[in-house]
Amino acid sequence: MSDTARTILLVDDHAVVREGYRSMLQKQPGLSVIAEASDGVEAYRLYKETGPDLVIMDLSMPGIGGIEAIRRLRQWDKRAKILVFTMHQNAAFAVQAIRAGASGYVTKTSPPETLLHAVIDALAGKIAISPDIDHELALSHLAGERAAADLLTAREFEVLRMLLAERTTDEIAGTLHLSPKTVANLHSMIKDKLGVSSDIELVRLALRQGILTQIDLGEG
Amino acid sequence: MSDTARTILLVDDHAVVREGYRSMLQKQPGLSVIAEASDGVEAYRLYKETGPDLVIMDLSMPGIGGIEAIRRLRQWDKRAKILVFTMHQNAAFAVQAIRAGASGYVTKTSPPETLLHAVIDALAGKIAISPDIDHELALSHLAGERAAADLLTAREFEVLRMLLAERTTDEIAGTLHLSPKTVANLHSMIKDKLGVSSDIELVRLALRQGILTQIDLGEG
DNA sequence: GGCGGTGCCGGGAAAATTTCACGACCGCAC
DNA sequence: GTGCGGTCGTGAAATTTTCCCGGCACCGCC
Repeated sequence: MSDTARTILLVDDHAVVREGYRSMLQKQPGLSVIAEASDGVEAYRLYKETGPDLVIMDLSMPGIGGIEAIRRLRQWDKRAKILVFTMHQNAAFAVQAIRAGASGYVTKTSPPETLLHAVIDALAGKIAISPDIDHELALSHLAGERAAADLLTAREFEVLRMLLAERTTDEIAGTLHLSPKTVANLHSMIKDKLGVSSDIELVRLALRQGILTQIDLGEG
Repeated sequence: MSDTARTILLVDDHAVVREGYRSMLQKQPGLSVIAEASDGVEAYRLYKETGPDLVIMDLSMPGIGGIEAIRRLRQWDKRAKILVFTMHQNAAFAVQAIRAGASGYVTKTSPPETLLHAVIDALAGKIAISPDIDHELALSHLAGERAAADLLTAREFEVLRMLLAERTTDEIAGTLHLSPKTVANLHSMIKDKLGVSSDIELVRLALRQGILTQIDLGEG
């Protein structure tokens, strides 16, 4: 194992960030970056092509997001090791990523040592969570803010996503073949269950929990 | 000018990104990174200390944001050259940055050549805008989506910010010493002027325009 | 000074929405 | 079968939102 370097696939839509990884990783002996992808689809293709020992992946990317990309990679190779390295200092994202099959979750604000440590841990089969996210996780538990997805029924969650993404109550009713009245009732029930009183709080909660990402906002 | 390298100050809260800049810039002869800062305050201190020829600055940072940091730097040194390099592919941010005194605006998704080109342009005193933002600017004009700040009166804008940040109509009325009725009327007028019909759309618009940043969302 | 335009503040009533209580259906577990 | 939870819809009350109004102050202009 000392003669053959461990191979790494970088996935990030920002060229400068990939350059940063590369620069940091090549200082470490025994690691070799063999490929780079800038979105989920390319990552999937290059993974199949190169079969790296580890994938370092960002979450926010155009097209299919990082979470979905993790899911697909793990579906194709059950033993794929994927380390999430992202700017989102958000426990909800970390939980989603780990559930999808990530081997670790490190924020970009972390010092280089933390990343290198996480890379080594991940390669050794361990789960690596950066300290700030550990802290976040503890906090969100203490605050009693349960994940919306756990609290709501499937139907309610679907309506919630549509409320956030789509437009009026009537349009949602049409799409879901429901009475506008029922959609309004669901809307009310959702706010009740999530403990918010206004739509503005609802959107903020959704953003915190990663149900709505700021990337979705562009096309209104 | 060929014997003395042009000096650069890097400002970004992500260590890996600074590493990426450094790696990319050192390939270019005649450029020298002399300092790095991870937030606005540190950037200000280091600028005064080192007096670089150019600052490369991210926008989203803890503490004082990038826009405010630009403003302060320019206040201290009217001729400071500041190149914004950010993930936000958002025309509104670009406009704010340029107004604050930035010499250019490049997105992190841009290829390395674009960054280098922008650096050279900025050092030469030119304004550099990356093509995707140019496109965004054109689009937002075509779509007729005017900046909220221009459309609203001072009072309306204040209420808008409070609606986004604060809580109920009554609380805002208390803080501003207004009748709840007036706040409700303002709220209605704001939505009318901005051309949205629901609070959810309002929040989305605010996020697009950078009135509310996702960083503000943490503490609810 | 007189006169329009605009922003600011709030009232009142109509209109729309939200909330609440209720009933019914369905699938599922016990 | 019975109970339970999720789903869907209705209607009526309560609240909020919207619309229209008048009053006030300020400003530029003739």
